[in-house]
Amino acid sequence: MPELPEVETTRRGIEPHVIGKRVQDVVVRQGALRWPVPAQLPDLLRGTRILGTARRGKYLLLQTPRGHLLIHLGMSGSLRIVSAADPVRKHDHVDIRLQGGAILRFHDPRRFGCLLWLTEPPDTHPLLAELGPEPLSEAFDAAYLLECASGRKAPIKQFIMDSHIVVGVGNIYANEALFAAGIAPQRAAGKVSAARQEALVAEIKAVLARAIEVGGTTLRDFVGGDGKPGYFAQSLQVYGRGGEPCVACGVTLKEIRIGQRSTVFCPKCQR
DNA sequence: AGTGCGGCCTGTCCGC
DNA sequence: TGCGGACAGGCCGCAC
Repeated sequence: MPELPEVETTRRGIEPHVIGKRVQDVVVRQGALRWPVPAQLPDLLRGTRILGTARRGKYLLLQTPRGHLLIHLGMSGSLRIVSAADPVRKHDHVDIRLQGGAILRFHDPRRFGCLLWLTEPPDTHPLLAELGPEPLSEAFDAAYLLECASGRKAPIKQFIMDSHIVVGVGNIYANEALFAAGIAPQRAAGKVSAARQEALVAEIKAVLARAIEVGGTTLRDFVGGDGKPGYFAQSLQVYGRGGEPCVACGVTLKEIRIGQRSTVFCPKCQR
């Protein structure tokens, strides 16, 4: 499940290998992703040069003079640099072959990811235009969250996972940040005190920044490695620990479902 | 406008 | 041991 830190780690991992490179060819083995891979994608990319990479939320962008390739890794996607000698495995859906022999390979067993071609400025594309601020930017602060949350009845956990409010807070980090901020996940967003919202903003930033740092240490794995995500390396306080004791107080962690998502919290530490 | 939920997929795990 | 079924999950897009 690539969350924002893993997407950023992926971006940093592939960038030095793709920047300035010309696309030799594109091979689409399986185009039925969340949305169909544009049939013209090989023609659109062939011969063009990749100018750079960018990330918006969990979306990756490859910039070219002709347009942008928008990539989402969905739940099970990965993007790695391989060589022509690397055998094609099951679920290796798209290869972008670059000048010099390197291949940018998109792998996604569940096919919740996507590759789309944008000719308009990315910020104006429907998938990106309505997104909230980046969690690690200054635009995401306590005053902003407080204003957004005012009067909202949705559970705070669902609220911070809403990409229109803030991007990149997936289920794992929502659980972790709420625990760290001492907020019960089912509490209505509008009923979380200003002080706790401030703590929540700080914890979201902290947990994401820490995971990106950890991801950075696994960057070498992006070339020829297995592409294992770095963020699993970080110890999780609540996620996946339902029924086990709270690391802070020892009370049994509760597991419930909020918005069809598994939610773990400490009934004593989180109010 | 805000909220709730169905659907897309396949690997993994559980119980029989 | 093999097999079917439940489950996991990001996020769009629709219905209310």
